[in-house]
Amino acid sequence: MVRVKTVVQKCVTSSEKFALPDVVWAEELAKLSWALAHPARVRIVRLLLSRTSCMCGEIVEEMPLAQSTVSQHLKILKETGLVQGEIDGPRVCYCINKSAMTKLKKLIANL
Amino acid sequence: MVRVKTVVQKCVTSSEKFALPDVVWAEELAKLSWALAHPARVRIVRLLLSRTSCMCGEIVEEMPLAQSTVSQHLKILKETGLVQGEIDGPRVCYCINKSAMTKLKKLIANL
DNA sequence: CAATCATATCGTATATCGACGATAAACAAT
DNA sequence: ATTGTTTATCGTCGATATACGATATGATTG
Repeated sequence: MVRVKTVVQKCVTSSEKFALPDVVWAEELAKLSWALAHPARVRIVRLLLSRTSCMCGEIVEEMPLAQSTVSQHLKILKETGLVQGEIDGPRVCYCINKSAMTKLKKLIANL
Repeated sequence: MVRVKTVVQKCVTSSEKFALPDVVWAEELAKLSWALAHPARVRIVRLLLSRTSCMCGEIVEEMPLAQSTVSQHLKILKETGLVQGEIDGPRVCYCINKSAMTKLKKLIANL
């Protein structure tokens, strides 16, 4: 089932880069890409990037979607690590996870 | 249904950039991201990037998937424009569409 | 023309997505 | 405690993704 042929990539372009098996690498990028594979999630990410933080309710207001739907998208973004949510009283304050964002950008840039 | 609030973005960072409505922008990135939202497709793209071109059969050999499944992934990559296929006798020679690739990288980098 | 090779498409099964309304859960305030 | 506010979760439904084997298509070769 698992590819035996899989070997460490010789993709040493300059500095650190990835000494990860091709398959793992692909899965990581696929996961992060998938987080952005829906327009609503892209817009949420952009919205969060335009502010330092954002209450969940504000996000819902900006989107032409039901609150429950937005909540689901946020859940996905949290699961992939792109977004963090911090409970603040009865609300939740969402913000971008910068390191995950950086990772995504690197993975794409190094494609 | 469609967001009326949508307005042209003032995202003039340097050169051309996008004078596209937020929604359209999000859809473009979502589409391209979706193309990479599966490990098999990421690996296909990486494989094609590591060579200047690649016969379909070679791709199938590298993947732990049935030929028909690989063909479907290639179809998706073609539809999103990331990959081009050129018929070469009885085979098909696939290669990366550099401009689409550049576009994806820009969209991500400008996130 | 027949046979072969490479690739695409079809048909099908299963799983997951994406949307919604309804409801639950957590907290604040009265 | 009750009420109201905010967010998450549940249940459901239709649509789509993903995988495969079987079959069709298209080109080359004998």
